[in-house]
Amino acid sequence: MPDKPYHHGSLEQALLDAAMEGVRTNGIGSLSLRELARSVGVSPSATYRHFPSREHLVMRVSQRAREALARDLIAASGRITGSNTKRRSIERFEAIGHAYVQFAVRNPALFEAAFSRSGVALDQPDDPSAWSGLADSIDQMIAAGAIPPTRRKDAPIIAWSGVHGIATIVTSSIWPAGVSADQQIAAVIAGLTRSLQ
Amino acid sequence: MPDKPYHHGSLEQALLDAAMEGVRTNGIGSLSLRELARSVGVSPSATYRHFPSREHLVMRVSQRAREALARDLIAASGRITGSNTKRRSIERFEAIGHAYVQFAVRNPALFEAAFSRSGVALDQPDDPSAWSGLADSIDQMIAAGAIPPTRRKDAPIIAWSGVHGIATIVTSSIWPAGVSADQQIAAVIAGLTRSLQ
DNA sequence: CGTCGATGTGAACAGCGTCAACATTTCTGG
DNA sequence: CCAGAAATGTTGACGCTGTTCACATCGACG
Repeated sequence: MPDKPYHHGSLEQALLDAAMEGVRTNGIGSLSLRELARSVGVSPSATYRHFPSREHLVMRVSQRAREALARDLIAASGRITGSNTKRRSIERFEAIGHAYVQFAVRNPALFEAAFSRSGVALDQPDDPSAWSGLADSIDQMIAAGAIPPTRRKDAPIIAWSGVHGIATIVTSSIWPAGVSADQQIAAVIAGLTRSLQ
Repeated sequence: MPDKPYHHGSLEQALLDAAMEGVRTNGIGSLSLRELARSVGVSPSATYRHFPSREHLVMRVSQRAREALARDLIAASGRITGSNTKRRSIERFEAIGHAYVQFAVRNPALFEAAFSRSGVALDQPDDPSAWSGLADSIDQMIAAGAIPPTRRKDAPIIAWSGVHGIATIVTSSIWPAGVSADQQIAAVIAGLTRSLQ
């Protein structure tokens, strides 16, 4: 029965886990260091042994949210299997797009955190390999002849902008609550593949 | 010389003005009711005669930011004059898109505020007429034969998603600071008109 | 075994949003 | 015109927050 050892052992991860859950349910704005510390059974100032400030912790959560999003995209891409036909390459591209928007719809607060503006920079930048799934998907469309090779340069930012835009709009304050967005999402993604043709 | 009358006269507007300026320069997160009250020379609790809570004030600022954005779009649209040729209708459409992104780049904090998620609803909804400029522009493209009429239904959300996406991405935390985004912005907007063809 | 760095604690500070009780001004009906 | 009601502002307080500083405790290593 170790009744609360003086040292936690893995405070940093515990704080990040609790912060992820807090952001997911309460939003990024109402994330309190003290409440976080309380929830993992540690004094408020202990958090400062692992994060220089609240904002740094928030940025770590933001980074984690982006990683979670990237995992969803990779999973969606991997779900389309078989030889790389024209049709399948497009299906994969659109599956990635739908996964992107679905992540935002299912975890709006996490999605907002993932891209929120901030004044602090992270020590360690994002893993770029996580985002290569989109580029791969575009390459496969080109290889299968679904879109012309001339699109290679601009296709990533075009695709990303489209899905990011609809995702942000649908989860923002201006979207009337309770109104389904499925049709608009589908229209935007269909428009994207058309735009690359 | 009326040395500080007991009643301010137009506290609500003064607070909103100060809040707009505060958000513009310091971001939406660090907007303090007390500091606002101080800056207009009034006690902190006086703000509660005009706004039920800080969040309501923030939402009013958000609404104002959307209005400012809408004004920019209308101005950009009005800058393209002359008879409605194919070419001019496309120019107008793209001018609106560029104005949208430019607003975000020039006022990133205001743009973020305009669409930030929130738990409170406004008493008075947005003026929808302000947003009709985009719909008008699309109608003009159809009238001029620049795009087929079949696009009418989905074109607004497609266009909006595209510009909103690139605007959000370019002004978010993941965009490397100091890196110019002009090429990507242009590519996205060009892709949009292509997507509607 | 002793010491040193890493990690956690406790108390304190200023600032914050919010509220209740009270003061002052303006509006309005008899 | 004047009294009372409604609107608007102030004062003081509450609990909460992020952050810091001095101190305590632990694990590891010479």
